Formats: sequence, structure tokens, C-alpha cells
Amino acid sequence: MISALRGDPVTAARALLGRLLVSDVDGVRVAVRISEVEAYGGADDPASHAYRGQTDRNRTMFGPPGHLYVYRSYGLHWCANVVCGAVGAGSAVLLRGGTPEEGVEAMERRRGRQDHLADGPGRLCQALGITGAHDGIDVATGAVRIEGRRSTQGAVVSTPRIGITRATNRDWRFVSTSVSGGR
DNA sequence: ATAGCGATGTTCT
DNA sequence: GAACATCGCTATA
Repeated sequence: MISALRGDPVTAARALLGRLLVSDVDGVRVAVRISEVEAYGGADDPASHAYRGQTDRNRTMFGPPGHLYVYRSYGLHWCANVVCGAVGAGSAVLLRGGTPEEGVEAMERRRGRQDHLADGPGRLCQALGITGAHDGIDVATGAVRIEGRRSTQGAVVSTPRIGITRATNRDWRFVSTSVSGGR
């Protein structure tokens, strides 16, 4: 497992930026380079799903690091996180965007269009075929994996997190500028 | 380029 | 009942 995933969510988020996110769903291999992430804490972070403690939805967040936490957003979209920190911490990194590297045709088919394939948490999950069925899987060995090393080229910008109303003062969104796919 | 809005399930007050 | 870690379409500029 990526050792930084045992650490705090900001460290884990920066460690995931620039890595290859691969899905093997329905017999198709699809890969994107992670270009945008957000860090979420546990009981210390009012914007986190884990802030109010464990529920049926977020129980994966409280499990071991390196597993995928998938939830439904606004009743329509799937969003995926990589759990980090110690068991019980409830912290995770939201995967918000990536640039297509492999399986572009499969992504276009799943998305039903040829632009905006994986720039946004819901779009990324749709492009990779990630659904609630993948909640809890191990990102080292499962159908959705992080592969290889981080490509460290380019600068990283941090900004407030998107679409939240609490703890908006924390610059816990990280975007790599050299690669497109952020915003 | 930006603004408004509908869709829709789970969680929270 | 309201809010929500979103998205895509439509309208106006």
C-alpha cells in the first residue's frame, strides 16, 4: 500500500495527486492520471461525512486505509474516495478529477459524450464505471486500483473545497496545474 | 462566460 | 421538511 495513506488526509491527498487510477470493470481497462483531489478529516472536520460518527453510508471511512469509499451524491451520481489514516479516524481523499490515459473510447461510451470525461467527481466515477458495488474494495488489489508511481512534474495549487458549506476556510483541495482536467 | 434550475436518494433537523 | 462533497441543459450576454 502507498505508505502516505496511513497519514493525515492532506498528506495522503498530495500523495495521490499525479498517480494513475485504473479501473477494470466489465472487462475493460480504463486509466486516468489523478489531477484533482480533496482532503477530508474525521471528527475534526465539519465538512466530512465522518464528522458526526459512523453510519451505514460512511462505515468504509472508518475502516483500514487504502480502501475505496463510494457514496451516492445528490441521489444521482457516484463519488469515490480513498480512505486514509488509522482505523477509526474516518478520514479520506475525494477523487475529483483525472486526465484520460487509457480506454478513452470506453469512457466516451460510458459518459455519452467526448468532452468532460473525468473532470468532476461524478464524471470520473461514471467514466471509470465506479458504482456503490465498489464501496470497500482494496485499492491495491481490487477492480479499481492505484498503480505505479506519482508523476511529480508540475506545480500543485491548493484552494478551498468545492460544494461544501462548512469549514470553507481550509485549503484542502489540490489541483495539479501542468495536467489538464482540473478547473 | 455565467446563472438558474430540475433530477433524485440518503442523512439530518 | 431541508440539506447535500453534482451534473447537464437552457437561457441570457
